[in-house]
Amino acid sequence: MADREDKSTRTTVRTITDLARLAGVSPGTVSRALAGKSLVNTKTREKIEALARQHGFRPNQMASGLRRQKTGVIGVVIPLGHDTRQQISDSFFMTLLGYLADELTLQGYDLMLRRVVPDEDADWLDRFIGSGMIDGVIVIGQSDQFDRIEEVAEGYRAMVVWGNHQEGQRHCVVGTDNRLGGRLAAERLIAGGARRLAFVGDTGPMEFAARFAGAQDAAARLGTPPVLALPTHLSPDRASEEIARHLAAHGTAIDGIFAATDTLAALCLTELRALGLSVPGDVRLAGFDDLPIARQTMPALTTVRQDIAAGARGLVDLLLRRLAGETTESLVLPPELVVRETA
Amino acid sequence: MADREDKSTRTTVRTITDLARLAGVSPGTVSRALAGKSLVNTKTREKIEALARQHGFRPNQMASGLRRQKTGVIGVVIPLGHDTRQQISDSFFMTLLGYLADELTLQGYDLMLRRVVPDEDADWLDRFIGSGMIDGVIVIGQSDQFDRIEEVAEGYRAMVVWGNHQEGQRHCVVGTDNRLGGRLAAERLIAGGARRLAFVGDTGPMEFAARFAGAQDAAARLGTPPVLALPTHLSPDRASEEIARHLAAHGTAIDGIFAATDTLAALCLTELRALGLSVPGDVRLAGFDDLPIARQTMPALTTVRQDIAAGARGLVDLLLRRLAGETTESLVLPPELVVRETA
DNA sequence: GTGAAAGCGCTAACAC
DNA sequence: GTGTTAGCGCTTTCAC
Repeated sequence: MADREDKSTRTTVRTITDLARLAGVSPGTVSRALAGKSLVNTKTREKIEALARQHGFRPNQMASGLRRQKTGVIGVVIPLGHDTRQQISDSFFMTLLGYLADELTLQGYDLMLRRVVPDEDADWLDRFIGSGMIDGVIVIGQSDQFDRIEEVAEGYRAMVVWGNHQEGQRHCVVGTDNRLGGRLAAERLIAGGARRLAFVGDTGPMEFAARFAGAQDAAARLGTPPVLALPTHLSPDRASEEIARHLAAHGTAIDGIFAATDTLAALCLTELRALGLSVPGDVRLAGFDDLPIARQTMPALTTVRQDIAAGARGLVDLLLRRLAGETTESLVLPPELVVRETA
Repeated sequence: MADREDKSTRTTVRTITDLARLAGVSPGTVSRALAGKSLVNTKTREKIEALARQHGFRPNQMASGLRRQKTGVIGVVIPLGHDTRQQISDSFFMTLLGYLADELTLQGYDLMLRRVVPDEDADWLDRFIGSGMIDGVIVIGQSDQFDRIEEVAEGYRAMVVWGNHQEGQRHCVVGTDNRLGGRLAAERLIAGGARRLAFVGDTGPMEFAARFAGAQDAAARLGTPPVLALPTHLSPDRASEEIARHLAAHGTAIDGIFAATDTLAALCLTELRALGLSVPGDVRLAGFDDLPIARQTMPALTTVRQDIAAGARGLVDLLLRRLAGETTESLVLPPELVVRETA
């Protein structure tokens, strides 16, 4: 209450100059004091801090940023694939985003989020970087923009990407070993007795392509027929329908499904059930990600776990080191097969 | 390729002044041309635009923002409740965030995301607003910060909040009619034959409290005993365990469960199954939100749908109108009962 | 230890 | 139509 009354009577102090006048010092001194800089008389500093607190003063970050040529903001950009459009992107990305927010906050950075549709805006990445609003950028997902990202990486260091690692690539990437993950999933399906495997999901994005390739590796190594690719979109509505169609066409010829994500796996489960096929009796099923939903389907999903929290930590850590001028390697995280009930 | 060669030979043009020199005009003219301002000779404009494109020039937004006293950035802040800590917040919020990102992008704004723990930082909201980095703020969820938000709303107009509407409140809020939603859920449970209802979830946050109150309304009106409150945390791990404990204690005395969110409902389903109780045979179950998971559980969840996309649109629309100086009312969205298989 | 002064890159009067 | 000028609010030499 006393606090409230103070508020109403006090003069507005919006700038460091206002505060300086009040404290009877120069703006420069206020700046130094508030920045916790070395040489400021303790008395002066305390007085300034008290005044600042009392008046709820906060330095304008735009001005400070402009002057210091750094903003304290990290950009996070999610490129949406051609088929995704306005659609909410996959919950894996949103989960990663949550962890990123936590991690960046911890490190004292703010997070500027941008979703872009590269097909509509070829300039998406340069535009963001060139805006002057961010000190560095984290790209969530390579989508189909691998080449664009490579090009940018040539001339811009403050970038780290979540995605798949490719031999000899230039940009610094953090991600799970998708190919190995795909192999683990397929091996599990085959070990359970499946011989005619299918991969459900779009094989366009690199990460998914790698998962598919891993499954092919397993099939080849273990002597089962090649894995059938059953393409779908990512949005649940369209995917459901597409899965239903695929199953209608190939249902009985398939006895093992590796879905590109848990979300797709859950959809498969629903559609299989609708066809009266039992899981894992008639068809074995494995997902990817180990999102919360994997535990909640019935039966619970066997899946390949990505350590999202570790991924977020890696992204931020590498980016900050690059900002500090270090050269960094990419970080490939190990996938982990989580065996539940569907395979 | 030709493009690439251009790049390597061209001079760096970082500022509007660089570009002006190249174009043989003054910085002021460049600024006007690029801003699409009225009076600029078409020839001059085209020349400048061509040069800008060719050199990949983008005006520095910090500088522009500082000068114009507006940033083109909207802050989105998620206050984390006392029990949530570093935990990823609920997937409902993340989904809303996704839609907000789409909507803000559509309106030409960038989005600055901040997650805060009010208990550790009493100043969370003022700090964000005072940073000078944002033109306005959207608060996602009132958490237990209703009073703080009210206080801020008194002196700051550029704020809109997702949450529950309270008679006579000052701050502009967008949200579902939670009380009505709670009533719809409970009525459905009771109509299906349930008489001993329980509410699973924390009744602390206002939105949940309203859902609970709505359920009580229904119980009172229809003459069933008061609804039992079974408190849980929001994080799946802790909640699972707590639900198990609650069910162990009250399991047989309950024949209808209204869960505060779909996530919790899905957890209830798992725990009920573990106890050998059938849904909806032994226990009827309803959730809230209608997240994708609601369709994917087995049996599929009966739930109360919140129109998240409409919510996001409302938040952005109201905020922009407030930025334009309008006075705005709060927006209360109607909940919709979605009947599936659990009740 | 503190003040004065010169910008960071851009925009908006105000001239012409 | 375009140039000139004066800042937006802050930080950082350089003096003293």
